[in-house]
Amino acid sequence: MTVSPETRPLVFATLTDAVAALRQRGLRLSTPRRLVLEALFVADRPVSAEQISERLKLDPTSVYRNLETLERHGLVRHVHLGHGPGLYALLLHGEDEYLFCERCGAVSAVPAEALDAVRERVRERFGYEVHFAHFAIVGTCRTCSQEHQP
Amino acid sequence: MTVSPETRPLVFATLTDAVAALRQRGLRLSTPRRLVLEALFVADRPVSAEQISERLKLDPTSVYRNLETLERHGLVRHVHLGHGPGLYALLLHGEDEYLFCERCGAVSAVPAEALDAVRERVRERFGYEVHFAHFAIVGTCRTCSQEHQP
DNA sequence: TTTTGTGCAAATTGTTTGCAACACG
DNA sequence: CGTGTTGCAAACAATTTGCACAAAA
Repeated sequence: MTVSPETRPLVFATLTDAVAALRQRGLRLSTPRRLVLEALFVADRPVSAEQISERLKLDPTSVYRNLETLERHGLVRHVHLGHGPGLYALLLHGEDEYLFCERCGAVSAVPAEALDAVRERVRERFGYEVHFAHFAIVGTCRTCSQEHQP
Repeated sequence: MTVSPETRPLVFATLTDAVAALRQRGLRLSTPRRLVLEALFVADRPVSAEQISERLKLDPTSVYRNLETLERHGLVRHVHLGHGPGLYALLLHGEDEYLFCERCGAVSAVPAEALDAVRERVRERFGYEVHFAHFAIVGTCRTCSQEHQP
């Protein structure tokens, strides 16, 4: 079942809240901004500004500025999975944290609470209140770890 | 008690091993390379290539290349504490991992084993074999956390 | 019709590459 | 002496800034 481009219910269904939030803060919903939001919405993993600007044929500047604005207003965040550009994701469903496999490139988003026990350990041991938000937790995923065990 | 610049026992005492390792691999100990090693040795926290090149009045290119070479040969590593340039440290006393306070900028180096329990938790829960080596563990240190509690 | 946001150009930061001259071993 | 290393220039990647014009509200 194909949906006409004018409708795109999936996208607009949940972006509505985001857009409302924008408007309340005096931000406008320009075409580029809407496109950026949609691109983030349909992405299944964090994406770079350049990926967005290429796919949408938008000026990178505009993409960067939009991402920055959206981030400043709490709708978007960025992470670093490894080297390379910052990667952006929507912040609609609560704050995820990322596990990144440096061998196969797998990215697992996990809800922040899933790492509470880990954070608790670090707090006990070192007194640090950890935020895994900005940097991914880097390592090798189960599959890749096993491949190199034998 | 001041030590004459020709002696510098502290620096050369432990760098000797590193230098020996270099020689065995056919690497030379040029003046810039020795200076870079010394700069890393006396640094009390990871430093950027630019900091090194400025302080030593060396060409940044040379510093970057030396750091890369030394890293490739296991004498040096780099970390990211937050945004900004990569930061380099000697790898003489085993692999430290870093806790970085994003509020006050404090950097705590802890021996990798100190985080074994944390790694264990992540392994259990997500199957990931974590390396905190490349990205620091970012958060707020005890002091800064308490300041914002009341 | 007033801001806010856009696109283009150019600057900035961090880092890498090419190459002729240099110097460690 | 010969190859690893240097310094300089230039390229490169990621991002930011300045500014006149366009377009949301």
